[in-house]
Amino acid sequence: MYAIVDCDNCYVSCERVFRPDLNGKPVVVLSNNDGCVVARSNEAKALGIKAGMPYYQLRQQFSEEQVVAFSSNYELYAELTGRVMNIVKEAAPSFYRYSIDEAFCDLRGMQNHDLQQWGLRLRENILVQTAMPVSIGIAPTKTLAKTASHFAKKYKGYKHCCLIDTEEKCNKALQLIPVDDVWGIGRRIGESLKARGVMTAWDFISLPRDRVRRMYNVSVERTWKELRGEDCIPTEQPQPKQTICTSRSFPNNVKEKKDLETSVSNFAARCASKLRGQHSVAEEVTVFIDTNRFRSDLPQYSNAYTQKLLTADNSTQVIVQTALNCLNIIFRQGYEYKRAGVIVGIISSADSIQTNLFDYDSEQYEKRHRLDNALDKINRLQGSETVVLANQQYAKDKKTGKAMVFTDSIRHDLRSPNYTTRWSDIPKVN
DNA sequence: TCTGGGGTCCTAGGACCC
DNA sequence: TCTGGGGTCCTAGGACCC
Repeated sequence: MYAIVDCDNCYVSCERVFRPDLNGKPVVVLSNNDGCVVARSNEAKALGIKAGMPYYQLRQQFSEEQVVAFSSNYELYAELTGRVMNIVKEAAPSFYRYSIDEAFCDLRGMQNHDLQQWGLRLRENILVQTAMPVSIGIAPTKTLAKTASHFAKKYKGYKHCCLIDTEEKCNKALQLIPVDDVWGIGRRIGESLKARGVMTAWDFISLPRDRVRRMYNVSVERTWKELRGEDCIPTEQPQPKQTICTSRSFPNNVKEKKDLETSVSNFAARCASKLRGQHSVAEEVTVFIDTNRFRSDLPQYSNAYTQKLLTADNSTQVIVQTALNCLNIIFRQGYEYKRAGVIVGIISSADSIQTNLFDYDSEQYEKRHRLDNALDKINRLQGSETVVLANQQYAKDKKTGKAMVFTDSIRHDLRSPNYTTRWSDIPKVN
């Protein structure tokens, strides 16, 4: 059996941990730059607020209906979900973190346990120790466990823990869940199935297997098998990433090449740092830039360029320099840019670098490596972006006169304090 | 005026090989 | 008038996930 443990409305719940006055009230969390709604409390969902809706279109409604909005605060969410995950890890024989707010547990060896009780106790423990509400689905396959968690969230009677352990319960669940709510069936295939009259998961598994395979692909076929109780999605231990991307939308349109260079330098430096974080090197660097696709009144341009490195690398200097070369090739004057990003690819372990016959200078390589290590250490101990390359800094902040760094350049007017990680953030209480 | 940021896997088609 | 048959590798695009 597998269990999926999933934080309810994760980001909203994180905000509520330190704002219990907001329990029972409509709350949303916004994307970077306070752009779109990315998380909603149940009360916000009930008001018809959809995920992905732009904030500026909702302002009026929010003030009328007293919806509380937060800018996203990933430092806080990472910290709180980490605490939840530690408790899950202790409670299960084997544990695999699937995303920021979800973990799968393999319950092999717990045949003699009352799994319903196990789940209810785990939820209670997490709630008491972290104030984070979770839902738990338990079933013979991961897809069925996801289905169970759908019911655990939806119906109060389950008390946030739903166990599917008999054929009867399974059939009932499959008959009740709409096919496009099944894990692995997205919008496109959901629409296509519904157009064929396949409305529920039960309808879906009633289709012949080879027909599913022919109409779609092996992934959809695997979902079909999983829903019929065949365990076929392997539990992967987290692998090093094959591509690493850092990209942002800008709060305002960017026209000047110099400003774009600053941003791209920051994205590239982030990518290099993420590479070092997973002990990897990359062989290629891609830069992309886009104008604002919503502004049909402005000329549109988007482009990307990929440059290969002669020797795989993870040094900030090398990745930044390569990214700036790429930007130089695709940049066109006269457009208003809204988004840019850097992707590093062809990733391998930093332990076994294939050196290059022509340009490889081991002394320089070592020097850069030592410098990066030193910077990483300072930034780890003193806070990220304590020391950066000169060309990573934005112009001075008009109010404070201080040079702005990457994290300052994103709008987050409604950000909550980093209660758990920065003392200076915590509001004074009388 | 204001619309997010990451990832993975699969497949079809083209280029190339003999 | 007639013009083969088998592979592999790479890439772009589309689907999915959170």
